[in-house]
Amino acid sequence: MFVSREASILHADLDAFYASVEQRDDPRLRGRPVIVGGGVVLAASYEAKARGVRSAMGGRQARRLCPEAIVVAPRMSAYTAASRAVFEIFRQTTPLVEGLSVDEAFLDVGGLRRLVGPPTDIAARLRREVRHRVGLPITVGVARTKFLAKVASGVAKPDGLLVVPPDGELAFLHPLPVERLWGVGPVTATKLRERGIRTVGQVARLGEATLVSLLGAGAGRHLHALAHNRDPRPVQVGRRRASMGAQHALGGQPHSPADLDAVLAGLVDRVTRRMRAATRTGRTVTLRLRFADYSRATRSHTLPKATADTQPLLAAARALLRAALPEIDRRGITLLGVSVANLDGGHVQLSLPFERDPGAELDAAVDAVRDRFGSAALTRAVLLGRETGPEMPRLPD
DNA sequence: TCTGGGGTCCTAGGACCC
DNA sequence: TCTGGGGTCCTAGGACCC
Repeated sequence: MFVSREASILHADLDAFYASVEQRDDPRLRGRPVIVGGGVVLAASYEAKARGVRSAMGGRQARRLCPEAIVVAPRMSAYTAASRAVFEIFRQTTPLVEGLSVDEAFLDVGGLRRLVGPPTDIAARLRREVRHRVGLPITVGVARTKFLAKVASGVAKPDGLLVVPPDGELAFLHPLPVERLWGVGPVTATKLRERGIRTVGQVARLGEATLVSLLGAGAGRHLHALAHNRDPRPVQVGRRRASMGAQHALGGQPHSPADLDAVLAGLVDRVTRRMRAATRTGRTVTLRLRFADYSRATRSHTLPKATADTQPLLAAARALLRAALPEIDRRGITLLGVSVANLDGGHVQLSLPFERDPGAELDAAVDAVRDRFGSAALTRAVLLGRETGPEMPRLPD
């Protein structure tokens, strides 16, 4: 795979996104600690973060840490609108945009040097544009790989720009704490720390076999590659979400089966509405449970055909819930969730006329799938006749 | 630190097929 | 009666991310 020798991948990440939108829209909030969300912190402004407030923290604890914080209710529609406006600027910068969430994306600006300028200038202009046109602070990391661009933006936050030049990659990366690596969370960090490993450089010196024995094959190889800054993944345009879900936290008190069924029906209704609005269908229904001790479990069922209709998905969810009732009775329940996966049947189908050479059409379809969804998405290619045509043999690839 | 709501990716075992 | 190698799909759990 071709890997650019130039740092031309941008990771753009809005700072304290929800809180920044609130500060933008209400001048009284500017320069002051702002917490979005009451029961639990959805976002905290940098003034609140400086006092130790973190997202996902309980509201009570957050107010204890920062009593003068201004707590505001979330305004999802405002955040969605701001996100759209920012992604519009991303796409005006380059067609090669891969969104990661509402507030961050990778941009590949490698081909733009002659037309527009070097990546550093593009990144600086992107930040100005977002500030002027949407009124929000955004941090951009620039590097040769996606992974390193993301690390760079994390280091540069808030409201910063950091370029990692190709000849300075390991010097930048190796002194950082392991927690900066994408994919290292509390569990992995603890395992490494127990071995006295605190920096990325120490991970790099460890050797792949050691990491694999410590963390398992997948995580070990992944971490070894990142510590040596090996990340060949290209920026992928047009990725679509693979599942949609809804969940609801329940209080500690007991819940009757009828209560739970009503909650479940509401959740399935929410999800299927969103699926229909997005014209997606799905086959696999997963029931998500959290018990009184906060341990979690999932139960899933796969339907023969993908659908966005409430009725079959609710029926499947109900059957899963019924089967789980004895366990819920025993252990207590504090959260109920439903998600639908295998969206659109888990397949991507491209319809192309094949009046010409079917083999060439198939090759074109395969390339299109690979471009949009990555080679991992490509498990099978089938050529269908216009009406009822037979399946063609599997691709050799 | 006593915890919301939305996601992603990986692993592993078992059923089933040729 | 005991037994291969290769594969897919489904289910469940776990770690991680914003």
